[in-house]
Amino acid sequence: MARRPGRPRASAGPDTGRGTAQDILDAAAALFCTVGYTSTSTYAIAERAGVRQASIYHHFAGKHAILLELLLGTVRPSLANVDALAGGDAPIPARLWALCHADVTLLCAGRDNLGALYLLPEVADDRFAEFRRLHADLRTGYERLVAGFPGVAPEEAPDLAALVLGLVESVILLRRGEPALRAQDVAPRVADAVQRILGLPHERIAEVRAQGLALGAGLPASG
Amino acid sequence: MARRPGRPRASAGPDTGRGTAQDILDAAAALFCTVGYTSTSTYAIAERAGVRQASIYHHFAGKHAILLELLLGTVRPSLANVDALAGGDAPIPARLWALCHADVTLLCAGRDNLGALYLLPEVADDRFAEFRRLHADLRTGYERLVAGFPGVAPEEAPDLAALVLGLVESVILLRRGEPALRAQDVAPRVADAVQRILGLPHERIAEVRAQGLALGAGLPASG
DNA sequence: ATTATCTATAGATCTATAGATAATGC
DNA sequence: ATTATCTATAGATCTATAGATAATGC
Repeated sequence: MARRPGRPRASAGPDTGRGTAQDILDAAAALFCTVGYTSTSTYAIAERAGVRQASIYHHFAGKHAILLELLLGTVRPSLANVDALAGGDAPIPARLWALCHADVTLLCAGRDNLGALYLLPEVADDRFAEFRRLHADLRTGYERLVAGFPGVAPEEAPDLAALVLGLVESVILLRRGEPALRAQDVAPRVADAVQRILGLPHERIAEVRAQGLALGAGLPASG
Repeated sequence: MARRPGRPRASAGPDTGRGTAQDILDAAAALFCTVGYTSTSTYAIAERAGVRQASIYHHFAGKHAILLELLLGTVRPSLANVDALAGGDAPIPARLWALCHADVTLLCAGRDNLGALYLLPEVADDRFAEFRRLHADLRTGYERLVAGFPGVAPEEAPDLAALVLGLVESVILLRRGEPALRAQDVAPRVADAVQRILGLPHERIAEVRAQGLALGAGLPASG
């Protein structure tokens, strides 16, 4: 394993082999999710990443660039699922079931509760506008499916879609209170609850769930 | 109107008549909800409250004491509703409907989105443990009602209660994205959705809603 | 005398930049 | 020569305290 150019790190610590930029992202993720953005100093990030504070600026334009990259990393996989489920001839309820299940699974995945980044008040800052745009696209994806749901009146669709997305994202707070939360437990439950909110009769839930699970197997994040 | 003792304020500004401590709480509420806790300086709070930065410390032990008081002020009215609905002989679905409706109404009330304080990562700090205890009591109140809901299996109750509370609290994010959100629009919708999640048949919703509204009229926050 | 405010500031941060240093690559 | 790191630090905060000041109350 040939070493890369550049002065060696001062602190020992085992090489993660993932590169310094990734080490910094990992360190910042853990801290931003638990302590918050402003409360996390660049010094703390660097210490956890195994480099000196100033070395961060060789890889990122500033603290904000780290948070932006983390935020984009959470919303992009969700949007890929929305796109994958936009086409096809599967019935709407099954597609919505699959989308909710996939998003909850994403929110439960990974070492850190990255969804919690979305709750940070600093995300309202202009520097994170790109993330907010993508998140609005995600909302639109949910609205389209809800509007096409059998029995949903067009004028009710936006409000119901907001409830649906709210239920999905409530998993973020659930996981904050229960770090060991498992996707396999909570994802089907949330996806089922969404169907009930939209008025799907009980006797049809099992059918939609089976279709949704089949659809989910073909999604980018699971393939 | 006899003035109170003490040196007059340096900045002009109209007297709110609510007292300086309340002025500070109001100013901090607006800033903590939008900008966050750590990002809000005591200087910014003081400026908005119409006093000098150091004057804050005459009324509060520190910045943390301001946030704690605001947090307690949000959870106490909710707990009062839980207590009021714990007794009585009304059916469980109606009581749960009333509780959800009342909590969503509280989350929509007031000039600031105070519920957003609950999302701040700093709330995990030891200094805010009392708030977290009270919030856990609120969760227990929901769990009791969900466990008694007809058709809910005992082993499912905790997970379902988590979904229910998640749906109610998702109103915080809803309001963040839509500041003009009105309780009269969203509260009945959320309360209805909770009933559907717990499996109440469609044809019985109107009945439960009527009972729930009647119960809600007797709650502390609305009386 | 008591109270509520003010001015001034110590001490502790924290971010980002400047410039040196120690590797690899040619 | 290029790259990635380091050390050192300027400049900008921000919190909380010390002590002065200007009211009311007795």
